[in-house]
Amino acid sequence: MDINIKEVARKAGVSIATVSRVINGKEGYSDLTRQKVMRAIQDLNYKPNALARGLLNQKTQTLAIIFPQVSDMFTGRVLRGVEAAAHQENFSVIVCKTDGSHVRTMRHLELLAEKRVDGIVFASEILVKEYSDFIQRLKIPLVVLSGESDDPGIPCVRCDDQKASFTATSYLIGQGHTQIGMLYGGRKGKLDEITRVVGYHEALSHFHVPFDPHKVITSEGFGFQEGKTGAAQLLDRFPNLTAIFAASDEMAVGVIAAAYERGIRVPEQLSVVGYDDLPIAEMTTPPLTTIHQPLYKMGFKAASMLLDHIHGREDLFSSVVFPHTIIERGSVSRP
Amino acid sequence: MDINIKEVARKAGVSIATVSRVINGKEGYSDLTRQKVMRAIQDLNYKPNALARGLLNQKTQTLAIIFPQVSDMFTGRVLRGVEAAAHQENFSVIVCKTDGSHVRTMRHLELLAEKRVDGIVFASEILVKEYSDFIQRLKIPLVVLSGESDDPGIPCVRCDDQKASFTATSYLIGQGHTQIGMLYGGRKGKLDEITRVVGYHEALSHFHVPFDPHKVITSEGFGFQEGKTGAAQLLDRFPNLTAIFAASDEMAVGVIAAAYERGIRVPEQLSVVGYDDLPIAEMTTPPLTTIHQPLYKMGFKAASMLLDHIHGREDLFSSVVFPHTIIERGSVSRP
DNA sequence: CTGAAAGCGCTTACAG
DNA sequence: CTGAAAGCGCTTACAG
Repeated sequence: MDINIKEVARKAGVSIATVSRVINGKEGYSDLTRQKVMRAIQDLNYKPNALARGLLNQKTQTLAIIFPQVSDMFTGRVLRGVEAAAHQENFSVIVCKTDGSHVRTMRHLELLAEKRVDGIVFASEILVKEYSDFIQRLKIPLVVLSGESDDPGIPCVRCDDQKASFTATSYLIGQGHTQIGMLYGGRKGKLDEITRVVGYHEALSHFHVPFDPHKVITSEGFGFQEGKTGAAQLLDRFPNLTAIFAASDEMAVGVIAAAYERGIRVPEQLSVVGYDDLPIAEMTTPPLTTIHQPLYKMGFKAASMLLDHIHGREDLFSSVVFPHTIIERGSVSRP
Repeated sequence: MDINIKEVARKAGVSIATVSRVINGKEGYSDLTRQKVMRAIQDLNYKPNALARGLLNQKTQTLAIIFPQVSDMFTGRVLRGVEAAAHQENFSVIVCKTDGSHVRTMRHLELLAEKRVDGIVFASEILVKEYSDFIQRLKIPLVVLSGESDDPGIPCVRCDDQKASFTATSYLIGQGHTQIGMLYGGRKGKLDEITRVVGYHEALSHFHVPFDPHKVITSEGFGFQEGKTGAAQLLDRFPNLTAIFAASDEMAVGVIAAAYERGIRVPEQLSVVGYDDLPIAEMTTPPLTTIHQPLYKMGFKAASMLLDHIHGREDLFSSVVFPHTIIERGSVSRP
């Protein structure tokens, strides 16, 4: 990694300014010159130094994505979308995992600031004021993905959780269910502040099915274990339950496991609806009926918004809400 | 992002050299000076520019990981390990997805070269000569993870696939199985060139169980669908099969799904052993008995090797082989 | 304990 | 069509 533009210039018998012009496809040299330069670059295996270049034009061609310890599968999809959009324009993407820790988040932010990344996707964690203030003081473009933000002025890419929950619950009711439990796994709070629970509640009300807060169980995370434990509780408390709506696919898989352990057949005796439509949703037996969140597209969109802004193609302030759909597979039947 | 070391120096009433010393914790300034500088940094919200710094000392504090379109879960674990090791030393990690495409791989390599990353983890794809040549001409430290390399001189982190397959197959034989099928999903080739198949074969021979090449099915990928399709073929061809060893957990889940569709009960009528020990292995019904590959640790180790080399703590040439273990869960019973 | 100056590898007016 | 020179924001001998 030792040869630089000077050596290329010497070898080609031109000035470094000319080499630079050729590399960047600018105007102002003869065809012969171009050929000489190109050959020298080839011969020396020269790669322009992005650091030097970045220092000049204050651009790094780099995006960062920040996320907590989320489900691998969830993260994976979003990351793919971000990477795809970035790669299309020859941007690199730096990944930062925070484990939900404040300290780690700030440390990452500090590092990204020093590295002068061109944009940040903040994914599926709560964007507290300290973070957004930090980022905005640095004037780094920011998009929040699928998380909650304390600041409505920050552009955001997400699904309408409330509507999606409404859809899932209504679907179950449409199949004839009235004894429907719900499992949720995010930050604790009053039930009427959790959008997914609100959507569930609304659907029940809309169809005149009584709402029982005890049929909603919230736990720390969205994982398999939480789903399994939650379902066990629900099933013990309400033996006549015929359906459970889980707020993530992993939780839904946990429900299936809990049912299996109790000898309860899915879907004959218990219907299950998940949320996310991750790869596992197709792998369970029976395959999972679930709410599809277009995670790849959302990641792609978030990165595109950043890129559009960086290249001055578009301003960055509007949020975008992606439509959800319900994917019918095999985990729901009539009660 | 407009304030630089000069402004800090002016504000603190010192030279930029002194500011630099304070920032980098070098010697040579009074306590009073230090305080003045620190205050100026605070007040101005100054963040040193890593590009300028990198340009000087030829270091970017950045690692890259390159992988193809692999299973999300597989990738996720490795990535976590790499990220954890990197973050510990304040390194960032750039992710590059190649989709297994040669063009994309070269484009990524080109970008990484220009960005002057300090090291590269090449994960779970075949490192063809063109790639390794490219990287070595650039003198970027390289570690191959869990992939095959055409060049034995390149440091590598992996599991002993052959032994692991031997373990899995022996385990099944130990449980009393003799009719054992195998599913594999990597690059095509003669059976005796695929290490996992060789391990399977060895175990059979070792216990005097006849080997039938028709009981081994290889397909393009390691995914759920390939497992399901492969298992269907196997089950149709050999109705008296009592066990299947799948070369990935996703394939094993596919086996369970295929069995379920045919009304074959797992493990009562068919035992299944997987490979990887991904999160899904715990989520299936029944939970999957599988070979545990310490993917997180492997990712961590690969990054650590790079870091040790970068910091001159250790040379980079030895490969490391991680031990595998078999995790007994519920998908195997006696025939 | 501190500062002036060179230099890392580029790009970009400016002058010709 | 081409080159000399300034400058991006730092670090690091060197001199005091």
